Amino acid sequence: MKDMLTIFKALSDETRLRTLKLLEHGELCVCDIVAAFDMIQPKVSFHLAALKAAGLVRDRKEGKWMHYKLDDSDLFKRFLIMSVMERIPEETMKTDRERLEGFLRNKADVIPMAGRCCSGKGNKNKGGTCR
Amino acid sequence: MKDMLTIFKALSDETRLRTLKLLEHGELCVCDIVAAFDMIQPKVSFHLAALKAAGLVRDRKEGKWMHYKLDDSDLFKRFLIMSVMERIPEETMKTDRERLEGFLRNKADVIPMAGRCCSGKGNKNKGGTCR
DNA sequence: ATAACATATCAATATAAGTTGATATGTTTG
DNA sequence: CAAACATATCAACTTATATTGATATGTTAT
Repeated sequence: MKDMLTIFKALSDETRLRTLKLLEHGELCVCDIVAAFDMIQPKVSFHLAALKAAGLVRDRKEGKWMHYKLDDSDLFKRFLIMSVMERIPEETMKTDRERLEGFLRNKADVIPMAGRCCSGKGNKNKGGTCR
Repeated sequence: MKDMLTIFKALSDETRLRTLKLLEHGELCVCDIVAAFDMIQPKVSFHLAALKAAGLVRDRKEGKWMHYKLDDSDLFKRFLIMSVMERIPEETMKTDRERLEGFLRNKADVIPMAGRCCSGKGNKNKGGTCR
């Protein structure tokens, strides 16, 4: 019962539902989500922690980046995540996706070798110290 | 998205999950639930209102009684309710079921014609004014 | 009509969850 | 090793939700 409550609580916040939807096409690091939502980083980390506690996402550390992806490793979670994907129209995510694409493109510019790279809010790392 | 949030919020409270489980075998009136959970009535009404707002229960007025039953009228709700049923062990509900049975038996004693009848908390209507 | 009753609703309060700025931790780069 | 960085965590604060006692509304029984 406690597990179920944790899962439903995790799902009862709009930021977290949108985070799941944002992760639909693959894993992202915290800074990607920060950029996509134009939110401050502690807020994003807080919501990711809730999703992780519920077992709805998994994280993976790679250098200084923490990557998050969906975890639909059982039928219950799979159905829930599927429902969320289906019930949030891509339309709703338009601006988020655009900010994300812009951010990722800039990353790729600065480090053409495809690596993942981030900066704080506002995408100010045109200097390109980041690799 | 808003609908989904309302549903998940409704499901992210233990009292409400237990209420759904209590309704598994058929409809009950507010006073039944009050007796089963040994809770004060405004609290039960508050949680029922949340479940109703989410469309997870339907209500039916009959005289002074308000009856609530599960509403699994679409696939999404059906799966959610099924999951709740499956994931709350009957063991967890033992005391609640016993209090409910005791309360219903007493009702039937006072009014043998099976009707539904209630009293306030503590089941003090042995006088039998209720019908 | 009056009394007993079932339920809803309200205002007050208590508790929980979300948000923010500041700071700490560990990582990579130069 | 120092600087820049990504993320986590904390304490203070804000907002949302739950709980309670009191009361209102409508129903049935006498």
